[in-house]
Amino acid sequence: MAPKVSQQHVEARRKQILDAAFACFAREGFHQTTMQEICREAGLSPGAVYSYFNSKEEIIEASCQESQRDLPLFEGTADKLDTLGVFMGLADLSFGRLAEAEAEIAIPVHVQLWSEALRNPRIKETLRLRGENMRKALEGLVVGAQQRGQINPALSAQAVVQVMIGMWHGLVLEKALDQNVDVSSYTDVVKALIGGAFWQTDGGEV
Amino acid sequence: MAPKVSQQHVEARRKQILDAAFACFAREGFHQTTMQEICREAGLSPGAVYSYFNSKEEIIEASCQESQRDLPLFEGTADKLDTLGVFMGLADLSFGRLAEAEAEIAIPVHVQLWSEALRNPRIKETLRLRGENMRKALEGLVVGAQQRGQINPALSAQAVVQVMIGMWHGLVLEKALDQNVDVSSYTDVVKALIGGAFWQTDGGEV
Amino acid sequence: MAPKVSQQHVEARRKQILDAAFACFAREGFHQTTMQEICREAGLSPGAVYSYFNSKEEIIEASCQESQRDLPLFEGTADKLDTLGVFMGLADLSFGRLAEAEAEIAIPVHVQLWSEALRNPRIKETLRLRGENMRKALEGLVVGAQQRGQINPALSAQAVVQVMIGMWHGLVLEKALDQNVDVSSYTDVVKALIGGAFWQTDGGEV
Amino acid sequence: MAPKVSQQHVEARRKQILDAAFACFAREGFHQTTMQEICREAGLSPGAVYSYFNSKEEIIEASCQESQRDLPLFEGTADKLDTLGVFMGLADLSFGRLAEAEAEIAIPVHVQLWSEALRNPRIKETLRLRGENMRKALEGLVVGAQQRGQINPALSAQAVVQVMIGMWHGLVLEKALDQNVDVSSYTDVVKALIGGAFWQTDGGEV
DNA sequence: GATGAATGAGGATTCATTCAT
DNA sequence: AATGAATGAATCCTCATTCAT
Repeated sequence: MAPKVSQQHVEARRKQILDAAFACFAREGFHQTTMQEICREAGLSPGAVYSYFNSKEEIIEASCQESQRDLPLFEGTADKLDTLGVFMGLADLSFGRLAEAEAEIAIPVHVQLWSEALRNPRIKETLRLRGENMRKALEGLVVGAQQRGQINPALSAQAVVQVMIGMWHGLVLEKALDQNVDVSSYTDVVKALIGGAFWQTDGGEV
Repeated sequence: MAPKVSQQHVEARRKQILDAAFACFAREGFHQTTMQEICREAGLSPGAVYSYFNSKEEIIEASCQESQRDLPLFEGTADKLDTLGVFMGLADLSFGRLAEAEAEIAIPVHVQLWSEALRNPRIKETLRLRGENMRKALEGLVVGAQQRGQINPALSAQAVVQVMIGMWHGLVLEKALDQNVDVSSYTDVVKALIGGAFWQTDGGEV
Repeated sequence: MAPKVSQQHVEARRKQILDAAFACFAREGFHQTTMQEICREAGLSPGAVYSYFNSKEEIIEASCQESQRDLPLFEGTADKLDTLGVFMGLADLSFGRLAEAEAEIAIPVHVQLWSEALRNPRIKETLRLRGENMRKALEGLVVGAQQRGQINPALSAQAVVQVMIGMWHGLVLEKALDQNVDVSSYTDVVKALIGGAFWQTDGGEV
Repeated sequence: MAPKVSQQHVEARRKQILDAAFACFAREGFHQTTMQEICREAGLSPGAVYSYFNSKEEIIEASCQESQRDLPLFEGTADKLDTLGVFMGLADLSFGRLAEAEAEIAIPVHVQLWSEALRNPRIKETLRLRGENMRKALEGLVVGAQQRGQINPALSAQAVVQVMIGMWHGLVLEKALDQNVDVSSYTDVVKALIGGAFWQTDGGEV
């Protein structure tokens, strides 16, 4: 099948360009990065790049969708009874990601996408969609836990999820601004908060 | 004294320019905003603007320091014994800020500064300094609480503070991307987490 | 009046740019002329040029309107009884124009505008409007002459005017392609045709 | 014989390309038409097109020669005695052409060639040659008529021909800019002018 | 012969910054 | 001190042309 080869080729080239763009974006930022730089990094001419993407804007938008492949791990966990255990696992897993090597590029790009989303509705939407699955899955967990009387039912499940994601974004940001942030300590605190071991139950006058 | 008047004049003009820049930045973003737009918004000529700031970069940097006047409120709280109460008050206060009208401009600018900080060491430093006082004050509170056995001493005080600020930043971001975020529900969850009322103590098999 | 000065300045600059553009267009054609060349010819920087015209396209369009100041001479001639005399005068006058020095630039630009008009509705419209006055005035003359029985009333007045303008355009074109065209001989023939002295009335077996 | 077949093949391909180019040129103009568009229209790859023409310029030039097959009709007419009748016939014939369907493509291309000729000596020459035969034939007719005392001998035969061609070009242009031009009315006027029936011989005070 | 991906010089346009008035 | 016209380097993008397959 002729188109198959072409299709693969197109995908390969697009990936090649996006990888190059990612590297540049992480290094220089979207707006400081010139197309020439992306071309150089990708080892392609401007003409070649422009036959796979119609504009720099489109490359930025594609960069946004790139980090899509996140957490299909939530599948089927909503009915788990050991909610706390699930949360702990998730915390370890997702926060652990930030310590991985590839995160060094993904994180700064991610932070910049927040800025872009403020002006570019397409990016905002992509970002929203990206989080939607995770949000939905978490909300299922929370609601289940509330029904089982595990989590305080007075709290808005949506807000609970927002806070969780907030803690995640907070760490992403802190890691972006300071590579040396101690992810595992941060994770410990998050787990302690969630698990209720933050305050000493037998402690002082709390 | 001539210089005195001039000094006031200079300050007034700088504020005029920064206010205009803020408005533009919030509306369009740093990089979409042209100097012409800032000039128009400020009602000044480019020449005039450039006699108060040496570059657009400098205006962005100054925008960063602008939001400085944050939290002198922590002063003298470090020794308070009712740590939990202090935290709760802080949460109400700082999160409440985000619901205020002026936040509508400050929030998007803030989010953009995160991006800028990735490339501009001066902004990164300013941002760091900005948080430093708060961080120090909070750390004092946490350490004190740990010494009094209120907060789990196994946790890194620094990490505890990071998580707290993380939750704050997470909300800032969420508010930036979605004006309709329910700040008070979010605050409730944060307070519940901190206060230990997140998980039902008498609840299920947690 | 401050704006007055500015207004004059703007007009002067626009003329300066249009003159430069004209020269370039006549020499190189619209599409072979680069903005850089126009800038060089005008002695201005690209930025300056772009503060008076929004695009190259706009300069081309303005070039089209430039040659507007054509023949207000028709005013009040429509009622003249000596129609033939009027036509002869017009022929001398308008064809004579083509022999003038400034026509050397105007003619090639004009020919190119015909091509542009095929793709650019704005130029087509401007070109149409440009001819409208002349056409109207001529049509008045023709109709008057037909009513007086001077011109064959079986002919479409509109078509008569079209043929007249056609002869004019034909000469413009021929002059564009060959500077050495003998305008006055051409004029003689046109006058002979119009005046009926083309065919020998006493001649052969015509 | 291989070369023979090849020869035919080459001609077929060239025609295929020129037809495609014509269609594009008529639709978009020389400079708005990209080679890609010509390739698409021709159903060929760029590489294929470039093996039949060395450049876009060459295709434009070839387009110019394409409309060559014009007026072999003049052959042997120069000695005809009924000059007026011949002219009338020519007018009907040539102007009639403009009403034909294929003229819809040929006319706009023709008008554009006038512009191209201003810059491209090869096109100018081709255009000149194209008209040369016709001019020569017409000039023969005119000179003959002058010798027989049919046409005013005081007129330059060359100029007479120029005016005739001018009227033709004028109509071509008018048709290019306005499809709805009434060709037959125009033709009537031209014939009336030539035939002397323009001005009423018994009319007013002319 | 044909393909079409790749090339890369070149062009239109922008915008931070300057400086004569 | 203020103006705002002018600057011009830098940027995004196009498209005629080539060449490995």
